[in-house]
Amino acid sequence: MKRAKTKIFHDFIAERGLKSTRQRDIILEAFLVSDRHLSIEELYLHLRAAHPTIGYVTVYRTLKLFAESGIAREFQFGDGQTRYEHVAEGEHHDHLVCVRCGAISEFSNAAMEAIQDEIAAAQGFIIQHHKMELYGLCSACQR
Amino acid sequence: MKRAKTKIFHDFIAERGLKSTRQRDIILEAFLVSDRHLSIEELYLHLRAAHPTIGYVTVYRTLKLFAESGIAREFQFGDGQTRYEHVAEGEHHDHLVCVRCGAISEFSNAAMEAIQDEIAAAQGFIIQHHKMELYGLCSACQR
DNA sequence: CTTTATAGTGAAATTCAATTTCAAAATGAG
DNA sequence: CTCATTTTGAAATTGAATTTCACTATAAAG
Ligand SMILES: [Mn+2]
Ligand SMILES: [Mn+2]
Ligand SMILES: [Zn+2]
Ligand SMILES: [Zn+2]
Repeated sequence: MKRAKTKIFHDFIAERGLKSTRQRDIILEAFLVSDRHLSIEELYLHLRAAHPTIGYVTVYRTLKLFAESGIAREFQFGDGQTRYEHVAEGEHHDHLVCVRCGAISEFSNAAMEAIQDEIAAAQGFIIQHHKMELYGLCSACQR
Repeated sequence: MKRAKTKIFHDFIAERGLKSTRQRDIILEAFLVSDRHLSIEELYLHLRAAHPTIGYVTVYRTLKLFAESGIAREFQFGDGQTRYEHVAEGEHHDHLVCVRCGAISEFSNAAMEAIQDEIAAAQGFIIQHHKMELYGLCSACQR
C-alpha cells in the first residue's frame, strides 16, 4: 500500500506538470512510514534529524499536496495544530481522541454512515465529507 | 427558555463571585435573541451599532463565560472563526454545514448517538463530548 | 451614603500556527 | 547545455485568539 500511495502521488505530480524533487520524496517516505496523525511541526522536527536542510514551509506545502493528491486527509482535533494522516483510496474511518494524553484511535461503522446519508437525504442536503470525532478518556487515562 | 438561560447565567455569575455588569447583560440579551451560530466578530459588529462602547474583548470573554456556564456551546466549523450558539440544558443536536453559502442546519438522531456509545464502549473509551458535522451542499446551493 | 477591596473593561500588545513573499536554486524539456 | 518554469527556505505577513495593563465599575461593609 505504501507503493500504491507513492505511485498515486507521483502520477499526481506528473499530471499537474509539477516537478519531482529530493525534498518531496524524503517527506513522502517519512510520511508513509508513520502510522500517526502528524502535525506539520511534528513531521518537520522528525525530518530535521536526518535532513537538516528541509524547511518547515516545504513540509507544510508538501502535506497540502498529499491531501490534494488524495493520499492524505487533513484534520483539526482541537489542539491548535493541523494534522495529516495517509489513507488508501476508498478507505474511511473516524476517530476517538483522548483529551488527556492526546492518543487517537480509529473506528469505522457502516450503520453510522448509513444514518448520516438518511439525515442528509431528509433535508435534501448533499454530503461531500463529514467530521465524526469522539472526545473523552482513553482506557489508559481513566485511572 | 430565554428566561431560563438568563437565570442560569446570573446564578453562575453569583456562584463564582463575579459581578453583574451592563455589558454582560447587553451581550447576553443579544446572544439569546439570535438563533444563529455566531462568531465573536459577528456578535461584536452587531452589538456595535447600538452599543459602540462595548469592546471586542468583552464580547470574546463573555461568550467564553456563556460556554462555561452551560448556556452556550462553542464550535469550529472550519471557516477560521470560533462560533457560539445557545443551548438548553440537556438539549443536544448536530450540524449540517453548507460549504458554499455557509448555512448551518441542525439535526438530532438517537440511533446515531447510541452507536457512538457502542463504539466507545467497545474500546473502553469514556466519551465526554463529540463532534458530528456533515459538510456539503444545502438544497438551495445545488442549482 | 462613603469607603474599599475586588472584578471588569477596552485598547493595545502579544502569541502562534498558517500562509505569503521573494530571491536564489533545482528541474527537465528541447 | 540552455532556458523557461517550478521549487525551495528564510523571512515577512496574516488574522483570530489571548494576554496585559491602567483605569473604571461593582457591591459588600461600615
Ligand atoms: Mn486516522
Ligand atoms: Mn446548532
Ligand atoms: Zn489518553
Ligand atoms: Zn448553501
